[in-house]
Amino acid sequence: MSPEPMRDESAFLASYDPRAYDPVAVTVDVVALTIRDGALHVLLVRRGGAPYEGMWALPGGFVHAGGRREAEDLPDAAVRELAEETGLSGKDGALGRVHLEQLGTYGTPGRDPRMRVISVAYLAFAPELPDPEAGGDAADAAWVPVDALGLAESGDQRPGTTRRLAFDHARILTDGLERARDKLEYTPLATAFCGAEFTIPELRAVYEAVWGEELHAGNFHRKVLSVPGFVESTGATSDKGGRRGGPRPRLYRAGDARLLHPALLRPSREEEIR
Amino acid sequence: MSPEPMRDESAFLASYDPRAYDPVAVTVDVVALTIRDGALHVLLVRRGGAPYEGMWALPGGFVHAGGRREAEDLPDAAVRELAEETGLSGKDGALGRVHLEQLGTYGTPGRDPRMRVISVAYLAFAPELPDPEAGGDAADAAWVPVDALGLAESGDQRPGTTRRLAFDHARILTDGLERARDKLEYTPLATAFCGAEFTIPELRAVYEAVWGEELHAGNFHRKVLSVPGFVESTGATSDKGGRRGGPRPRLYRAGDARLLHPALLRPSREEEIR
DNA sequence: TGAGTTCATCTCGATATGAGAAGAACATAA
DNA sequence: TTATGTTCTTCTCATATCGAGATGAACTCA
Repeated sequence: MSPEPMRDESAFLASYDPRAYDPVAVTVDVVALTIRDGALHVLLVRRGGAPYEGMWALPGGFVHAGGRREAEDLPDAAVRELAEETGLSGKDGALGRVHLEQLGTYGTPGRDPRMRVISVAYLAFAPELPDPEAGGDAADAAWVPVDALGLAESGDQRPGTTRRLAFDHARILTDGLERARDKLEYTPLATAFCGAEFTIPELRAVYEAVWGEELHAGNFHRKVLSVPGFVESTGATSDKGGRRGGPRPRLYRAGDARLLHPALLRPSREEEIR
Repeated sequence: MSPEPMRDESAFLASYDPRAYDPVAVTVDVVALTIRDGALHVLLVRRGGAPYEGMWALPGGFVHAGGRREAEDLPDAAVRELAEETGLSGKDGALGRVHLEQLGTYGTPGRDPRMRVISVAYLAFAPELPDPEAGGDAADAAWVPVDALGLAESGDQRPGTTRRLAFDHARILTDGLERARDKLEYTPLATAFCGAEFTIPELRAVYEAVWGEELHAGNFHRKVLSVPGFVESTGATSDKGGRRGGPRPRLYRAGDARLLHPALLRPSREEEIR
């Protein structure tokens, strides 16, 4: 059950006093990922005010809970914050084709020095998007290569990293990356990083960027085509060859599968098993 | 980032006024699963007050946010609610061996008729536990067979189901069951439903209860023993044969693997793929 | 004692995987 | 234009895994 039970609903509403409750704030934070120049990038904003002023953080902010403003659902808040703080337009615009899913909720006491804050984190997969423009409370906004953030497996950032992340956002980002790596194995979400039409080598580049390791081109090709519903051929062929030569690859679009069966397991997970 | 930035932290704290913020409540709800008599059961409590008085619901309640009471972390709140509302003792007692993980957060406006409530759901896997005793706000508490709740894939309950769940708890439970089914494929968490020592047929019964289908005993046996770190032999043998005959099965305990590789894929997922 | 059940292991064909090879198509530099 | 190197795509082949069925021994219950 949810809040404490009352003898009668109208009695509760009449006696309602927000000060009687522990003050809590609910926010959304978004881990937005994309591929740029063959490398995995995350969308970050630079904080325009205290605390952590000047540091980089995940885009996010308050959920409109319904007091003064109209109540909004959590995924709507995630899209709104993404749009507000980056200048990217919402569902109908550049953010129309992004995949959005809930990542997890972070509420450890003290994670925000001001008050008790419960943050619902969302994970977004986007095809290559334009550079963001700072808006809302952000002093700056940019796509940042994930490798440049020096993230350790523990969720901490390694010493010497220039861009330190505010709050516990390094942990949230680490969790988001792990989720993304897993999702690529069992779901066709790698196609969410590509345009409407893409080639198998492009798709392979997505896997290599997210997993951080090179794949066997021949086996990858065979595998992608053998999994039912992963991709479907457009019949067309790319009008250019590879960047450094090679024949013109064929074009595909995302299929109707929601799960990859069998899965595309990544190599060298031996270390992670125990 | 989290709450709206302030120019200065002390200025913020001085000007702090809870009424200036949208009133939000944060709760935890727990989907606690176990196996009883070969069937998957979920822990439910009967509501002692409005709204949804008399209906069944997931155990849960307010997170102590830090106003009047000491601030508690979200997983601690989940364990506390589980203990309070069921009479089961906490980390050191009957709840000591349960696996607990975050399931997701539910915050759609209107999901609680009283006010805006954000509920962080947790998923618990437990070995066979004693019958719960109602406590806290609960009028009753019981392990209920999941099949008796008439859950559809949509998260709704089928008409004619006697035990209707309060709030959106049918959806939360449906999501929890789906998570449990997935987790059994890639992780050794099925052992969390067993005692410290168990037999391969017992483990198979867990998979059959959660997945709702019978497995090939021979292949299952081969598979469990071939996955590194899933189970390790105790050298001992059960002192009784099967319920309806058969030789005494050998005893095993959980191994040190965190991931099953290769995974134990469940049959007949064809329908779910698209 | 006999009938039926279950554990544990094995066999066999079908399928999936990793590693490598090869030919054709293309970009780039000489 | 030619030469060189890269890449796409399709093979091959040995190995590993999987589903389905069969078998014999061990056990419970009537």
